[in-house]
Amino acid sequence: MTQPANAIPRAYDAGAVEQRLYQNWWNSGYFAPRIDPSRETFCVVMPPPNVTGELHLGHALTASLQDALTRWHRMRGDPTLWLPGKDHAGIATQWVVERALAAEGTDRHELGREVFEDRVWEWVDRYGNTIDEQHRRLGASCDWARLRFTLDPGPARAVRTTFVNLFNKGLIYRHERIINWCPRCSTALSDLEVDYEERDGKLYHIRYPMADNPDESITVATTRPESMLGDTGVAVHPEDDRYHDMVGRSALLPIVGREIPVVGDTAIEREFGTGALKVTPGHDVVDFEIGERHGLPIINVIGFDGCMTDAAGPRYAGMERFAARAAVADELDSLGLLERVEDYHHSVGQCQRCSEVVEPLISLQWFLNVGQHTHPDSIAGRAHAAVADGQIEIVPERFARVYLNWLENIRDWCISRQLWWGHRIPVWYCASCGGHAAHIDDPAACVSCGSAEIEQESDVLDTWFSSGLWPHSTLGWPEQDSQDLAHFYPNAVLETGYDILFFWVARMIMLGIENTGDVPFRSVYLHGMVLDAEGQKMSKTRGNTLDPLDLLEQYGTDALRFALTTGTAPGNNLRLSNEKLESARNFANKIWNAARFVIAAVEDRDDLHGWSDPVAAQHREDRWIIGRLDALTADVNRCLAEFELGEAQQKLYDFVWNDFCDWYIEMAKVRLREDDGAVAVTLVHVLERSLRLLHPFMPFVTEEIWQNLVSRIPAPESGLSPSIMIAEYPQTDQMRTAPDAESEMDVVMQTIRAIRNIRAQLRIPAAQKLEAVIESNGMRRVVEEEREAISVLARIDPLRVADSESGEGATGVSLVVNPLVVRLPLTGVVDLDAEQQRLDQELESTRRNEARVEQLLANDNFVSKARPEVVEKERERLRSLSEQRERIEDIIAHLGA
RNA sequence: GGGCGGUUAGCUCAGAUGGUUAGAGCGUCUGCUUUACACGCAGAAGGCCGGGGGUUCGAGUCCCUCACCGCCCACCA
Repeated sequence: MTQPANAIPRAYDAGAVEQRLYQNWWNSGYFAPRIDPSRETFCVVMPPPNVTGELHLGHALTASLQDALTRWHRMRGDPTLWLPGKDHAGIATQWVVERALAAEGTDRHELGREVFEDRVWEWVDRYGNTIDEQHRRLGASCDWARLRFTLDPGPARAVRTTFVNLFNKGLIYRHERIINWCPRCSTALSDLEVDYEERDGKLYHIRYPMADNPDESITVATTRPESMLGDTGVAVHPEDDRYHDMVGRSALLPIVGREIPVVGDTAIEREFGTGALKVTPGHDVVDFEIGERHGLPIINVIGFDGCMTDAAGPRYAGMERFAARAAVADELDSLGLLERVEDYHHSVGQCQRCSEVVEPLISLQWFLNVGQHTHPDSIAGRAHAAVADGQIEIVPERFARVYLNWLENIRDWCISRQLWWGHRIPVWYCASCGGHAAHIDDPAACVSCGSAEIEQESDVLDTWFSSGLWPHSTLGWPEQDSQDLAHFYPNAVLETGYDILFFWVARMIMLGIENTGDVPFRSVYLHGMVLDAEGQKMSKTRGNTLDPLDLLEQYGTDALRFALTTGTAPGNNLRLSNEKLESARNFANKIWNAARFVIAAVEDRDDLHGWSDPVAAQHREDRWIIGRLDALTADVNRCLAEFELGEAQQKLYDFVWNDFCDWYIEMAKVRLREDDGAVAVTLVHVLERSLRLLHPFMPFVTEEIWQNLVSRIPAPESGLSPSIMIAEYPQTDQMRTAPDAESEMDVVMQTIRAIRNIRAQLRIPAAQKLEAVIESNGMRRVVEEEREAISVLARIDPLRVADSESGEGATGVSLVVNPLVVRLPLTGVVDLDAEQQRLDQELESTRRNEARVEQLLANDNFVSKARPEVVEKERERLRSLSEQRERIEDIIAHLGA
């Protein structure tokens, strides 16, 4: 059988249409914002994925949400920009390239800094575009012409400008301080880049003899005995009676033989261990602070390479730190000073990137002084106020408290990294005068003494320093006359996962306000993590990752997007399963087939001109579906405005599948036989509008259908957009609600359901038509007009309509759908007893309901305190239930007569 | 130690401003090649909305409390 050339295929083939449509959109320039001064702009920046990145489901989720918001605003006519970008990702990228070098048998030190940087750039040029292409396959409607990389000249200048400003204000400073050090990555880390994990370890109790009386001793507890080589004190709580007479004296540090003072410090918890703490200011953050308070010296016994230093003494120098741990414990044991060792479960800090155990070390680093949140002019203070005062709204709201709490306990941010890949800190040191200064542009000579012997700082900045500028550095800042900055800053919304609230969102707020004086965005929308079907976090080591590219090939991009964003609330984690994906794919297919039906039904008709505004569609079914459509339109717009995308999609799903496909289309089939022009117009109207409502969520299937549809029907007078992507998003300026149509349709649908139900109960074959009489009881016109629909959908033939209780058909089955009574003369199928029993049950449940409502209305409190419309609703309900009950009673009375 | 989230049908989850008889997907059971769709249609079963207390005429929804699960933060030697 041959099909016409323009026939629409039976099943939706996502793969075949997606690339073509995306290319069309791109070529048409739809992704670029259209500036309209009369409208508020909408701008969202893509969280820049790492250049080393491959698209994972987290990216797919982010992109789906951002694209939906972007498409919605674009269709509303707002000047809309979704700005894509990529992050150089210092540690991660350097790590990847270093691994490649290792495979070649070389390393970065052998190559030297410049050659190494060239190698990384080569790598970026070669593989760095992968994720852009993957975003395109997702249908991301971002403006690729504005693609930014954190190392691009613009963003780089923003980084330098920011640094220099903060440096000149004295807020960026260089200081020797204890920091988190990753011996494998060989760099300092910020507090945030350390992950704490519970591990099984040992707690060693070590006896330190007193210097002035070796018979006396003080026992300390530690999980890291190797660090004792660097001890410079012992601390106890000043009010601890056990140690009262020891404070002020000295202990003799075993192995080393150093005299170290016993000090009193309130940071000590008396209940922990022995109540005495060995103080190692060089290798522990708390100890460092205690040391500062008591003027204890700092001794570094562990080096940057994770091995013991010369200061650890000849026996241990050069020994790897964990080997030294065992060796020190052994030596202490042999000295009889290791009192006991117990199993101990505690948390250990490890490098976020490589999982190496982090070593706290004293090191000269650059810090950003963010100040205290209580200081209104400090960086932290202003970032705090922005959220506390509501200039920035966080969705869901609960994360606002998390954010504020973090800022309330924030410490200075260590921003320097001992890496080669990144923004090199723009500070130059003068070999001649010893001074240093920060510069936006590379200086030729020392600003103080004019010497040309200057050298740039070798450290680079924390990657998050540059991504923290993203909402403005991508828009032209610090250029004063940047149009983009004027139009799109502040961004409307920042959408990302809650896991980088501190890393990224908080930094953007701090630095955005610092640089521009204005918040970087009005709203923050945080999504949850994508988990596997068992609720486990996806990870490569666990082997439970799903590749979004596989999924979109298998189910279609729209289905993947729909599955990722439906049935989930903001900030909540979501489990992705094959069932969910299948359900979404089925929905796409359902839309496709509904459209095939509509298109086939209306093709070649010449009476479709009013489809975009079907005023002639006055049949109750038309008014009903159009009313539902308007209610849906209002709901979807409201949900989108509140970032409830999952709910919006749920409502769309319900409307399309249930209201439109299951009821309206099925009823339309009947009217099409009678060549009712209004039904064709309404079919087109509802389908076309539904497609537009759905487009932000399922861009491909809706565009493909829409093009198929509009090419076969007359263009409306208002003109037709060339793409659904820039067609107007449906609004509800005038709601076409139809309460009478709604209630009448309710009775009709319930009647059909009741008949279908009894047919199934009585196991009457679907093919068998039943005859029936419907007593219309005041709804004659409705029943007459819906006679064919009821007849076809409930398989009734012939269907007669009577005015009121006629007593006809008293044998058989009587269904009461108030005010209607359906009489099915099923003599022989159902006997009198069975029918009596069924009616008794009906009566019983109706009475129960009636009694409950009666009771409610008898309650004076309810009647006087509930809103009038609620009371009226209950009154109406009681009336209806009473009628229903009376009708059933009447039928029972005449039963068998 | 502090904070947050979850607890709703067999499973996974929705339930805006408190208001009928609490919803969906998947699964289960019964029927259907009804020419848009078997990625489908029709029908059905299945819930003291974690326990307890409170506010209210009315609570899945608001307050208190307990339990279990999960997450985040913190300088738990």
